[in-house]
Amino acid sequence: MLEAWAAGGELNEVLKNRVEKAVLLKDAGVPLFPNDFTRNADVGSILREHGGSDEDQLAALEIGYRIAGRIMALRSFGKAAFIHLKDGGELLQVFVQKSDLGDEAYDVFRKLDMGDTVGVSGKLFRTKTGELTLRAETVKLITKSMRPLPEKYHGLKDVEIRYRQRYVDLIVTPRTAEIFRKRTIIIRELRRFLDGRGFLEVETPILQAIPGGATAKPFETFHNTLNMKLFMRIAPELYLKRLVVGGFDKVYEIGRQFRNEGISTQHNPEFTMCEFYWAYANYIDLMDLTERMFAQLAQAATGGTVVPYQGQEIDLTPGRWRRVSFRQSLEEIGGLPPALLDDYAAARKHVTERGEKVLDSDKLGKVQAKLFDMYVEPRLIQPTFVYGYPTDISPLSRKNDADPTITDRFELFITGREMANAFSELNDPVDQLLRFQEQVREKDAGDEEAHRMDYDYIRALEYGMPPAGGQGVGIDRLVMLLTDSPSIREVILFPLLRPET
RNA sequence: GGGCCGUUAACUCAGCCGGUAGAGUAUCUGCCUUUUAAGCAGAGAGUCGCUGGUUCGAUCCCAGCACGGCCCA
Repeated sequence: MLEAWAAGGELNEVLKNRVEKAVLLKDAGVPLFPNDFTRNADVGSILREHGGSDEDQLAALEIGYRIAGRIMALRSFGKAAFIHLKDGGELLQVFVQKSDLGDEAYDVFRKLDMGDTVGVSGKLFRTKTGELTLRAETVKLITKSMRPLPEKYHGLKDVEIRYRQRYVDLIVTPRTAEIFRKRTIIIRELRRFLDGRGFLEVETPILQAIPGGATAKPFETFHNTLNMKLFMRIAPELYLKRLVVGGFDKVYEIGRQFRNEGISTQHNPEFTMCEFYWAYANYIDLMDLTERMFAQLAQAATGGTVVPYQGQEIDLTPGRWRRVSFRQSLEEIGGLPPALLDDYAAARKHVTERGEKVLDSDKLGKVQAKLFDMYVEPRLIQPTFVYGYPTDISPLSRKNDADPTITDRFELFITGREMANAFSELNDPVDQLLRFQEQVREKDAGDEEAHRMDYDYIRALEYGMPPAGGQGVGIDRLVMLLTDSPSIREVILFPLLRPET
């Protein structure tokens, strides 16, 4: 099979050479993909144990190490060679000598390529230059690599290849692997944070007959045997609150959401959100909790609560976060005159003249939100809670007791981006029904993102949901912040791309 | 959806005024037993994203398309 592949005219020279070499090895009785090599150490543990050991200490070691890794560098001198093996993201140098291996084994070794995975046994020593190195007694091919790795000095620069062939990116770009390890650390710490406060992690449907809980266009799909149109969820919100009705007072879900919208440095059609609900708490409690949560995650990911982001310093230290009302933010940060904000026609004109689309069904709150997006959001670099959102763009939020035109809701902004959305939950079924009905009217008037009617959710509220605060945190954007990544695609392993041409 | 930019060897990139393409790495051959982007000598490697157009002649100019990036919506 290999021979046939090598003979086929499809391969470029480099690949052909590698395949031919593989054929030679195989014919010489060297298995290309054996699965019988056992390790007794990994590179990370060796570096931790002996990173500081001097030559005498290493010489006194009786241990013969058996390690495995991918050949990332190969400097050959004819009868000796240095290679760097990569294992678990860490590198260890290996020194291979003909006189140690024997002629036959050394000939096999010389046929190995960069990118191959090998198993090596031997003892540790330090080279002339002082580098901790394993002196190979045996070298065994474990996995033959048929494709050459990208150039070692410049690495893989082509972002398209980095995203499409993330496997290569992970091999050759240490920062990429680092970002995704941190992503896991952040999510693990988030679970620890919530679990430690008594929150219960649950899983709710991704396939939903009525996509709800957010203002967004859903993906449609279809269940064949049920002959039923289904949607990919845009938020877990309404299901999580059903669970609050059911008595799960503190509940959360970390999971993928799907929104049928454009792609940008801040949007991927599928993204990860953490939503949590906390009975007998309100949106003020959520602000306090959020400050502690983000600080703990920052600590876990970066070792501090002041994090660098694209040349700026973002201070996530609890107590230093700004809190400003939506209205105040428009006037003071956005510099917009009250006359404009309160005059629907004027505000709408202002917005449309600057290229924003406004539907006839859009109310004043929605137009104000567009003004907010234009003039306020980009300026909110340091963590800022903006609270008191208009009721007509907050159909699931509890109305403010003193001013029913606004809700007990906030959004969190950092680096000019929305990082979280939270509110005291609306638990009055009648109010909720009226809000849904209004949303349906907007949908009928052409707003594709308006919420849909969900009578079962109303029914759940009719049984009585305790007062609760609920919040959604965009995990991808949070990981961007904590890993100093400029694009969401840098923190998603396989971002959505058009098919390769 | 709009604007700008990019696409040349496996990778990173040059390529002037239009005359069918270069470098480094990688690969191959030879030499080389302490290297660190090892070194020295030599060799091979290309559908210049795709399709048209202009031209005696197009990687280069023009148009359309594809994919990607950034910005705007």
